[in-house]
Amino acid sequence: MVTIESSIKVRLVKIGELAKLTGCSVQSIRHYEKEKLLATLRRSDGNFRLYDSATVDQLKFIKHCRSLDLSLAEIRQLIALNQQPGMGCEDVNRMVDSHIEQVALRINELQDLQDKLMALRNSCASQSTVKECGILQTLSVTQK
Amino acid sequence: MVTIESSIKVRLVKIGELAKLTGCSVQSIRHYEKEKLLATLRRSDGNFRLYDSATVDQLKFIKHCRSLDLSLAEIRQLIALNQQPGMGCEDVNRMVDSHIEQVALRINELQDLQDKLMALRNSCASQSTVKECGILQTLSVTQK
DNA sequence: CTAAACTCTATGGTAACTATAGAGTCAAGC
DNA sequence: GCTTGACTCTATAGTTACCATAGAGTTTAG
Ligand SMILES: [Zn+2]
Ligand SMILES: [Zn+2]
Ligand SMILES: [Zn+2]
Ligand SMILES: [Zn+2]
Repeated sequence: MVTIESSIKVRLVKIGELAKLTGCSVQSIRHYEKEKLLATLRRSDGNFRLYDSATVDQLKFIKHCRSLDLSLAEIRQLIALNQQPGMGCEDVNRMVDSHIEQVALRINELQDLQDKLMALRNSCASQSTVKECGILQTLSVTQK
Repeated sequence: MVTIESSIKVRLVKIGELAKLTGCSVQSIRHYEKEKLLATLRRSDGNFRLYDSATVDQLKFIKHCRSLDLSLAEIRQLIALNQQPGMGCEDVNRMVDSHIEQVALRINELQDLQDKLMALRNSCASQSTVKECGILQTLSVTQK
């Protein structure tokens, strides 16, 4: 923790404390900075990154978005949109809708995969040898 | 297509035809070779890779495994096992079981994610401004 | 004989980080 | 003042299974 002189005293934290406050790793934070999702406003004399409480909130926002599997590019867009308070939010809705669709597609793909894997698993009589293993035989046959 | 003299005549194909025969890309094939999943038995005088029909089958096996989302490392294991015909196939079963489990886990994760995304989507009254967008507000609030 | 089509190796890129290495900074205790 | 440990810095390599490209050489059909 560092306090600096200015018209108002501000509590600044170093990257390790920011990581603890948000549950992000130190490397992620530096990564987000490189990707322009998070700015480092200030550096200490020894070149350490210093953050204020607004940055803590921004990073929590990013983390929340990541927990929903939004990409860094999408989060960057949301941040930019957030800075245009007067605009309509259709782009936000579209992004979420498209995300929901992607996830639904992926779930279907995985469900198909699951069915195939179960069928494959059933092709082996449990106590078998490699030579007679139904799984390996099935895998050797060209599908469809 | 190339035919060579030997005790038996063998039909050999170059990488482009192997790709067509199996539906794999040329780069994938070279990648599998680098990863030791597929050997190139022969080269032409001009250093082109030449493959026989056994290799076509091996590549089809690999492709079948990949369509089930087995990793290259796992496929490498299966190939090694295949060369021990007398051994029991428990390892094969274990691999498939563990795969099924992973996929089930991932499906559950995605289902949770889907629920969260739907809830998020519902927090926006469609014709809103960025400033009042329920989605952006929700994302700004620390979760849990 | 030449041009198109093919192949070769090597390299860089993808996504969102994690994990090092090697060097510098800072805080506390003696 | 000095040392020690904890922290931070930048830069780089690795993860996965490829795809894309560059620049060069090979093959084949006309
Ligand atoms: Zn998305
Ligand atoms: Zn079996
Ligand atoms: Zn697996
Ligand atoms: Zn909205």
